[in-house]
Amino acid sequence: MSKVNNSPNIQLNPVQLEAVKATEGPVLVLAGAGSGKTRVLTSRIAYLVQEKKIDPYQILAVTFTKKAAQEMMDRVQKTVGRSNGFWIGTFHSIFAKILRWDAQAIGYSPNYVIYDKEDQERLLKNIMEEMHLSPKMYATQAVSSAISKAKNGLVSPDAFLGQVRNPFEEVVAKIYPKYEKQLRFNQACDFDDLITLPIKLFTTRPEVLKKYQSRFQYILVDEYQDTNRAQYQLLHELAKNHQNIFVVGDDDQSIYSWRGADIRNILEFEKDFPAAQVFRLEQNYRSTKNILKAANSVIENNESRKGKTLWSDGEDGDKVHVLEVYDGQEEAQKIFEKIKNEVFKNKRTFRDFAILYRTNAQSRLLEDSLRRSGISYVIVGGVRFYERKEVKDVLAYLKVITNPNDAVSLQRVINFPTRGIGERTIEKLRIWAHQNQKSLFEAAKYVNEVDSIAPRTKKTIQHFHEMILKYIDLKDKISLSEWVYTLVDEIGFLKMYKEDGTVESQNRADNIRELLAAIPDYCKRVEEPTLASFLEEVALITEIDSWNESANAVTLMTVHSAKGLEFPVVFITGLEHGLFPIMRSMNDDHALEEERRLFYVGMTRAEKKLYILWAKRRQLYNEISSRLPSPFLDELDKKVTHITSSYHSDFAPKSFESKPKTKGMQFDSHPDYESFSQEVTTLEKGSWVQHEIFGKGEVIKIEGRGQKQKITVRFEGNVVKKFLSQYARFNIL
DNA sequence: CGGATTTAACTTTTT
DNA sequence: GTTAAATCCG
Repeated sequence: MSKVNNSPNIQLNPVQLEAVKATEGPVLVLAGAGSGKTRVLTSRIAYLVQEKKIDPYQILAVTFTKKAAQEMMDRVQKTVGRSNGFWIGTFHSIFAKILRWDAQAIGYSPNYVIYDKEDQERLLKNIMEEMHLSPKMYATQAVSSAISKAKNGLVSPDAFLGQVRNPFEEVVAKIYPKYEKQLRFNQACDFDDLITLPIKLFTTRPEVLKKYQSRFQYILVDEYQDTNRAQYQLLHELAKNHQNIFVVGDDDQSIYSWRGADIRNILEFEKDFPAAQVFRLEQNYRSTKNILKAANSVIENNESRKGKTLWSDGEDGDKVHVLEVYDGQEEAQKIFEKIKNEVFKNKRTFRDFAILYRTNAQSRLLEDSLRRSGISYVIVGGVRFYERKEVKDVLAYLKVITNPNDAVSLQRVINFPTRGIGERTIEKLRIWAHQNQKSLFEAAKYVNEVDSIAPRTKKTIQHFHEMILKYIDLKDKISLSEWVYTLVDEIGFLKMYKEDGTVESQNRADNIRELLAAIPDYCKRVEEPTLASFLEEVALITEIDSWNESANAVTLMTVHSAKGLEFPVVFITGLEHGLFPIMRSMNDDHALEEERRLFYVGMTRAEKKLYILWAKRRQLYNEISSRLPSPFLDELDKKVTHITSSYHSDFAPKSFESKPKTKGMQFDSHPDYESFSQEVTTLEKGSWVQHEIFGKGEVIKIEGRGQKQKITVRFEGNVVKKFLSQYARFNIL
């Protein structure tokens, strides 16, 4: 073990040290999972500042998630003693800032807003409606991802038109230029624009490029395998003079090709930068030998990779456990049995465990079981806070006031809360705006000139317009948080939800309060708080950012979200044919290899113990199906795996719902289940049932039949519940 | 025409 | 379990 001078706290192995010290010229570090890549990145930053006396201001370090950026900041703070001045951040946040400063050169206001996926699709929908394209024939999602793919690949609307291959792309080719035009008109950027607009800025304004080229003398890139063509181009532009570009990545962990990540960027780095030095970090400090052997045995099956074998001089550890279970319920139950056992026997705490799955839809079942078992847990993902409807409603007001050109947000709020401005009216306004080359907001101002709108509606629209104007005016006169409070109060968001009184409304009101609380926090944290930059920050929050690792709880998340993290004990669930690998990847070699990399990423998160589970049957998307094991399971090195089948041809599932001797279990979750099929009794209106949670109740309504049958039951205390009968858990009395 | 209520459809991964 | 579309009602 060697040491970096002046950084006695940081221990590095010889290869790591070489990589740290190779400060001049292009460098590619192929860093296997758990090989200390963050350590190398931060040590290098420390080395640049302390040894090479580089001004932090000249160092640019980009990551993909805010969390990764935050971690890098923290570590730099610890080793260098300061973290201010550095340019450490995500691709999107760094270039969003640059755009805010300099995008006026390409016709963008510093108050531009960022559209998320929902806003984007709403805009597309508007455009497609105007073109009389049925959303049924052309899914906005498909159009959106086609356009995104084009933008990430730096294919302009014109170029796209030239390379159309099928009727669908022909339609996209017509929508794409209009979409771009509308974005500009609304002074809005989608996520892809945050990368492609800086490129446009740099090519049209060489003096701006020059400014940033000379500022960023040393460029470091984390997770390089995830960069797309546009990001590559951007880095290339910035680094082309000094070529001091240092990229760290692992081709075996490339799992974002569907988002445009181009694996060629890492595979061909040496071609793009002929002077490149390449370092391989293959010593793993994270996992046991057995876990590494198992992971290696899987990833070896991939064709397109640079080839790398992780090794460790640590202990062998336990074998990798493969658990075959009966169904999803039992999968969950096995997991918490293991957790309880580990906590008891090996003195682990809840935060030592992660449960990973391929799709978010799998989380609900796991969550239910964990809740019942009393194990505290946190879920990363699902509906993000800032994507909740009520939060987005408030944000939409803020967006309109920051940037009245934003027609998408305007449409969202013009009739929320309901003011009597309906779809038809908005349509008329839109047509007028289009004909007169005005924004929708201006159309609201000149509403009197739109003949077909009723006088009363005109008045409401004027009121709305004046209110927005009032807040635009007020914005610079009082503090940001005071201003937002006033706005939320006047619109009556909280009152509206309070009157409703349901639990759901309660939650919505709480979420709005949470949003309100976030604003003073933001103002304290940032030197120059502005509404536009607050909105920017909000738009760029990622799934994993909200994960609080200090909480003592089991973490549930997708395998994608888990990249870059590590846990003593990891469970990977649902290793089934068609689920992991996911169905649509099975006929595509490249997609299948990506699924395999994803599995590899999941496996290499584990430090001490790795459990892999699959269920013989599982309910997915409202239907129960028999399942086969994932082909990846066959690839596991048999010498380091241990397979347990938790049931042995007996038909009773061991999960807690089963009550094999109970009479009349018509509504068992496995209707075709042999042992019950002869005991089915009929259920009709007026029947009495006993539910395992709600107790005794009377059936008051039956709708539909078969798997889609729904029944409504009134329980004691006048509690009325509706069930899908195939999932309901009760006995007929 | 607009608002409210009911019905239907949908889920791969996400900056 | 959530949200968008369809239907109904005033």
